[in-house]
Amino acid sequence: MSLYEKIKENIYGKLEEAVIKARADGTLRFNEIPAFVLEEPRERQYGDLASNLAMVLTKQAKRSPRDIADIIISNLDKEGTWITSCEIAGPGFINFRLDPLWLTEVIPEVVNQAEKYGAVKIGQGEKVQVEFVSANPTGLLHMGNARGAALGDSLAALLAMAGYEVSREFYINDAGNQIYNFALSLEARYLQQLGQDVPFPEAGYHGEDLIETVKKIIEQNGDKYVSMEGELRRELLVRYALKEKIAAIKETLDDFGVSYDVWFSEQSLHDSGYVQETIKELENKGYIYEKEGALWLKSTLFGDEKDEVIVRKNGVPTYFAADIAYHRNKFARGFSKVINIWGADHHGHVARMKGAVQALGYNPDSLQIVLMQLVKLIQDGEIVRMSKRSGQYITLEELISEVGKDAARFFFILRDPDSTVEFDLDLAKSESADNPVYYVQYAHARLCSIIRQALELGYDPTGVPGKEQLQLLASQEERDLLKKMADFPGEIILAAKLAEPHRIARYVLDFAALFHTFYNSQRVLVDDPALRTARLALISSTRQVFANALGILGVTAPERM
RNA sequence: GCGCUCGUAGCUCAGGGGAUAGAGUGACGGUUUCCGAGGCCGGUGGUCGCAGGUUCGAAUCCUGCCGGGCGCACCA
Repeated sequence: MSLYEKIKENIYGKLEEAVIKARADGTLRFNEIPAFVLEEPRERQYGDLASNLAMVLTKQAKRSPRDIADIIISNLDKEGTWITSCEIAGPGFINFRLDPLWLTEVIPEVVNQAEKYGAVKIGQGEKVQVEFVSANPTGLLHMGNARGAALGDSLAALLAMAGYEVSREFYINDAGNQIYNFALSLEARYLQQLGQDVPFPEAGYHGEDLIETVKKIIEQNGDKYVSMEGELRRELLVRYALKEKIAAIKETLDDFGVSYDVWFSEQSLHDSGYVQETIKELENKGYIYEKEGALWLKSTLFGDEKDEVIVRKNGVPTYFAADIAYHRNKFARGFSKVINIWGADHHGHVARMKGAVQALGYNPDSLQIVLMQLVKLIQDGEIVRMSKRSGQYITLEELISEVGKDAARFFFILRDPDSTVEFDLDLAKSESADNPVYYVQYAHARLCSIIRQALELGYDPTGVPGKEQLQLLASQEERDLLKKMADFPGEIILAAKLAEPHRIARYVLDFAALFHTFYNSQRVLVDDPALRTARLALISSTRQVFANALGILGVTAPERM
């Protein structure tokens, strides 16, 4: 538990003790302590911490909140709490002021824990899987995939920081109709390249990249597939193309700073009989029935709007069947929590997927689906129209070479997934403080610059100063910075609990603002050795927290810019 | 039509049932010989889509309506 958590927890406990004590001597009546909060008030004038305990007790105690607050305060044991004063304010809040010296204790904590500072244990080693991107291997990654990649990867990093054992997984949709169409398209392109006048399939993949793939095949294997029987030809072509496409996706994600623990093939579920086995299990449980020649899952039993087809009339299992098998497999592998990141265009599938998990006998809440809205690209102040049909869309590769991985990742993570974002390409590219990613990276570079100068002047920026020296960090700017640093572990806990990495991006922005404010008001490399030592420790710690937070976001913390 | 989701400052967005709803940006005014000017400080800017309800207290929870996005295949 972090320093700040401990302080809050301690005071929270003392508040509970205070009301129990008051009840014991008859000054306060209540049955049980209702849920109450102890939190930082928005306004600094209300002190460091505030509690609504008196207000939530009004109903049971049948007294005015201010009276109750008065009783609580007179029964409060402030020993060892850092509390210097309590006052009743507004409708009945109890506001506490803390001895600001507690803040300086955060510095030794950061220095000692270094890159582990912020790591918390709420996950307790629980196995969590995050599945994200899982783009069709028939083409290139687009902006939606980019958002999913940034979000999924930092969510995974966040959960790891919170003490979960995290596995990142990419589900390869290498089976089904789309692959069949992919094969037909490849076949057509292949024959066309070799001079045959064959029509292009209606539902085919029109991307230029397909022609490139086919050219490579011809380069390596010539026209040997022409004379083959169609099915075999398509299989060989598709096998080659899939390998190439998946390798390309892997490489692009790698450039984006994303790497997976597992690449899971949908086809493997069919090949191993796992899909059939899963259908059988559902059948045994009585959740399957036949209608119009197809097999249906009674998904309405579990909150779906309508039952779903699981095996088509032609005997081929649907995508949904494979997906159920896949999720069964996830839980069979021992993940107690499974998180999927999906585009909002799939939100209609959430209920049925959760229903399927329940039908399999697992708690549907152990599957969490994070939906993310679409990305609108803005260039020159206008929306860039994107459509796959016209072939006019920006790929992740292009995005990385345009604005860089750091800016792209930061922009995506900054927003709540559930809001449509406007991605301003010009802003993301700009190298100014208007650009949030530069603003935070610049802070880190500036910190490194000060540390470099300190070293050149022969000062040691790594030491942990003693209490007397740390007490010199008493300005408002220093305290604000220390406070934010002390908040970091708590931010990790909250963000991890809510599965919201954008909170960390917000945190980094706020932290950068506080650092720049400090920097502009006070010098670090001053003549007074005690103050200088204390401030060097402050900025070393600040740098460390930046590095740790940016690490979760997958954004580099540069030493120079 | 049914379902999901979003609606907060001119713009882009934060906001864990709490006190006077915040940040960035734009526009305006001021300031800057200084560890990185790739600045800094300041005031301005709001019927939190609308109407009810729950609550001591609602941007937040519930219901209805309006508006945007998305979904409603034996596609994935």
